[in-house]
Amino acid sequence: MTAIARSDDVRRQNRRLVLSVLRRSEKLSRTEITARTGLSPSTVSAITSDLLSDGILCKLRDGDATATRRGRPQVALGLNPDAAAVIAVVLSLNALSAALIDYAGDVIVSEQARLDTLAMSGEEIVASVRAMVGTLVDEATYRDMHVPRIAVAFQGITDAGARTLLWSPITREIDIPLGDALENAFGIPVTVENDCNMIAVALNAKDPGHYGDNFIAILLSHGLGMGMMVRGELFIGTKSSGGEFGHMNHVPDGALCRCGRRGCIEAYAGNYAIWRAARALGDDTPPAADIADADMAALAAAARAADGPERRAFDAAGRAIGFGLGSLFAILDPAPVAIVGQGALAFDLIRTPMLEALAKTAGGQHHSIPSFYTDPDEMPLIRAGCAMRALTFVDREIFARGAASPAAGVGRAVA
Amino acid sequence: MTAIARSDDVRRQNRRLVLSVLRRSEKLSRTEITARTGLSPSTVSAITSDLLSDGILCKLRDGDATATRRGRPQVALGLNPDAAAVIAVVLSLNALSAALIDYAGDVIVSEQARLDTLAMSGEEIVASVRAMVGTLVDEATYRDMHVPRIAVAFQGITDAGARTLLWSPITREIDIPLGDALENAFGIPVTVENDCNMIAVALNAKDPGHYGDNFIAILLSHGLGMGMMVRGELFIGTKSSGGEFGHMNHVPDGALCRCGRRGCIEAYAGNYAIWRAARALGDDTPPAADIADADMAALAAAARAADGPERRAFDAAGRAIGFGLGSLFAILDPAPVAIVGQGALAFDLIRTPMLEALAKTAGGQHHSIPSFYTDPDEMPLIRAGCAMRALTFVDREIFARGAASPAAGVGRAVA
DNA sequence: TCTATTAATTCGAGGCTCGAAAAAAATAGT
DNA sequence: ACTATTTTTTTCGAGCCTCGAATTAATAGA
Repeated sequence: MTAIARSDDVRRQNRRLVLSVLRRSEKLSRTEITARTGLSPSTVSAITSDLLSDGILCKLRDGDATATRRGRPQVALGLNPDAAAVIAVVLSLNALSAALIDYAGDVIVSEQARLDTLAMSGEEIVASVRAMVGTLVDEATYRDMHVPRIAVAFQGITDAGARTLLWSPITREIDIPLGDALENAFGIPVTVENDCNMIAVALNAKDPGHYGDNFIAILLSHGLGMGMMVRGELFIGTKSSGGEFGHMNHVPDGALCRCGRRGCIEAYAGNYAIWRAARALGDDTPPAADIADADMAALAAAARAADGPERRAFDAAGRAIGFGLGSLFAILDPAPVAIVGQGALAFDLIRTPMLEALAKTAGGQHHSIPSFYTDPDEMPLIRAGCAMRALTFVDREIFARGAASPAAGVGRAVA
Repeated sequence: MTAIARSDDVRRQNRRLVLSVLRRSEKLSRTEITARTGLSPSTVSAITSDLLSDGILCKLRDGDATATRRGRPQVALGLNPDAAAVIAVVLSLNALSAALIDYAGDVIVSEQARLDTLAMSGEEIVASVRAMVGTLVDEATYRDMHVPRIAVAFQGITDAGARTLLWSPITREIDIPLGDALENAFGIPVTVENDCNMIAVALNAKDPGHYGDNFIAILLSHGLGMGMMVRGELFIGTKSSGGEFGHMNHVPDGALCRCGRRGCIEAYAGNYAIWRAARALGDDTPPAADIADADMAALAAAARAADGPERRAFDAAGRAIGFGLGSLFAILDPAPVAIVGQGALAFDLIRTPMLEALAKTAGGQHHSIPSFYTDPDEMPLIRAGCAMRALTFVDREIFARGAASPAAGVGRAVA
């Protein structure tokens, strides 16, 4: 975009740069920051001294391997844990969890609750979230920490401004104004995020070697979810959180999907779809509400043991995912794929039919087949991604702009 | 992305801004530039006087309605046609065309040639393009115009750097290094672009009201093509030119596609697919080489006249496009769609089955159905988009950076 | 204690934008 | 014909910012 640029935008941008290298590597001397950013030593000196007096950075005294060198020792700088705190909330089927996280990224306190989301009204869900967040806000107040951001992750679709839960399989209600509700209650800016997008953020932060500027994270559980990084940016559609991979069409007028339509990929590859196919219940059978992990594991074991309806069910799931990836790759080009969630435990069953289907599509035509990685445990990733999302917002949008006394409310300012 | 920012990046960015508002509206006074950019009058004065002495802008004397006002009259500034020229090349099935275009966007000379691309080797194609471009380069030299950029549009896929024609239906050869060949021959930077992306660029430039920050352009002809603007940027995949809408999967293991795979959308909605379905030739019939526009028009007339195989063929095409758009919308969210090319003449036949199919997908679920616009003539759009692409490159990457004497080779510098 | 070595800061040069004031170039009124 | 008015454009100084070079700081080894 062509936007106007002012003199001080330069400083803002370079503060961002410094904060982003520090967020990636926890502890860095000014010399190392100079090397990693490409800024001149004088500029790094100016920026870090600003950030130190704003209380955003702190000096870390460490008797490390530094002492063995000759000249003036480097002083390690790091993100000041007390500079701020964020609250990361994960709302999932029948469960709610939230954590207060300091600016360095460490969890201070976390809360969990079980709740019957399907039976609750939108207002009840909002009230539950508000109550749990309230506890954490109180905790932050007690510890004298400023909370400039809250991020909420859930399975489903948000609006363009990441403020409203438009639709989610965890509730029958639509258009729940979660962002506005929390913002009104606590006066803290809130974003509402798709869980798979947060998985992508977490993978990118954790392992940029495998999950770098371009990759796709697919969550296999009761339904399907997807988060993508495209050219270094979290991919969001033109309007909402986008990325409804599970509801791309696989078979026109095909199997009944949880969304009410027919032939979606999820209607073949979601747990409920594998279950009903393995039990030979027919494509029109309404999706089961939830299927225990142990039952899915038993299905997988049966599929591994002998050829039969179970194996064919996993075959169909693999085919659906393979054709879907093929269509996705036709638009976006192939990229590494992370298979996350409980379904990754059956990836051995899914892999071959998936690759066979993928090879039948144009996605495999002009390019090499991408790598696949699996990780069965999605909740830690969602939590970590959600926290990271909130923290990088603070880095970029709050602490990067020097003016307007960002130190207000900051714990102690290191002078 | 977090990149380093220097002091003079500010000026570069603001020069871009000034050039971009001038490119949009041909003739603007400094006061109007001030209003449209948001820059201060002093900054606009400084930037425009630089651009004038660089020969990039020129003063336009016009005895317009300006004379009726009271104070000092505004002096209209415009892009100096003589500041540079670009060459836009369109390579299509059996035809090659190219034009020399001045910096203000007007065609100076254009060349056309018919060539049997399917029968030619990659080297022969490169030689033909090189010869035609050579003529235009000579013309530019004769007119003492500097040519800082060449853009080539074709139907098919390019590599990440937009330098190589990886695959195209107009030739059997793959990996044709068109960009490097031209760059070596003339020493001018070249990009190789997908034709539908250029259609999107042209629509966006021509009518930003309808085709703004988010829209999809679909070309219906022998095959299918797509170009998209997403969040104000031309959408390109992670690696190549991306956007192979026609090769998303519609029916697993379905009809034979020109690409050799089965079940692609194109295998139902391309001209050859409609033709073979209307003639009841069966899904396995290899695609016809080319089908005359008149024959397609006759098919459409037959379909309009009576229910029969022709109408069912157009129905199937509409369904394929509808399901494909549904899958696309699942990932990107719904956006306005422009249907371009000869197939748009049969849009009345395609529209209803397309909308019915779209309504069966998740793409229509949480959002309103987007608008559709049609335009049967694609070649002028491809040419205009290609020229615009080259010109905005010059605006942004060459003339925006003040240093390195950009005026070298410029016709006359208006002092 | 002195010296070599590495880290971090300071200072002046040179860019940039902006606001206020000044200059420029017309028309309207007497 | 001449002045006042109005509108556009330029000029000038203040205030940011980055950078390179010189300077100061802090340590290990001799």
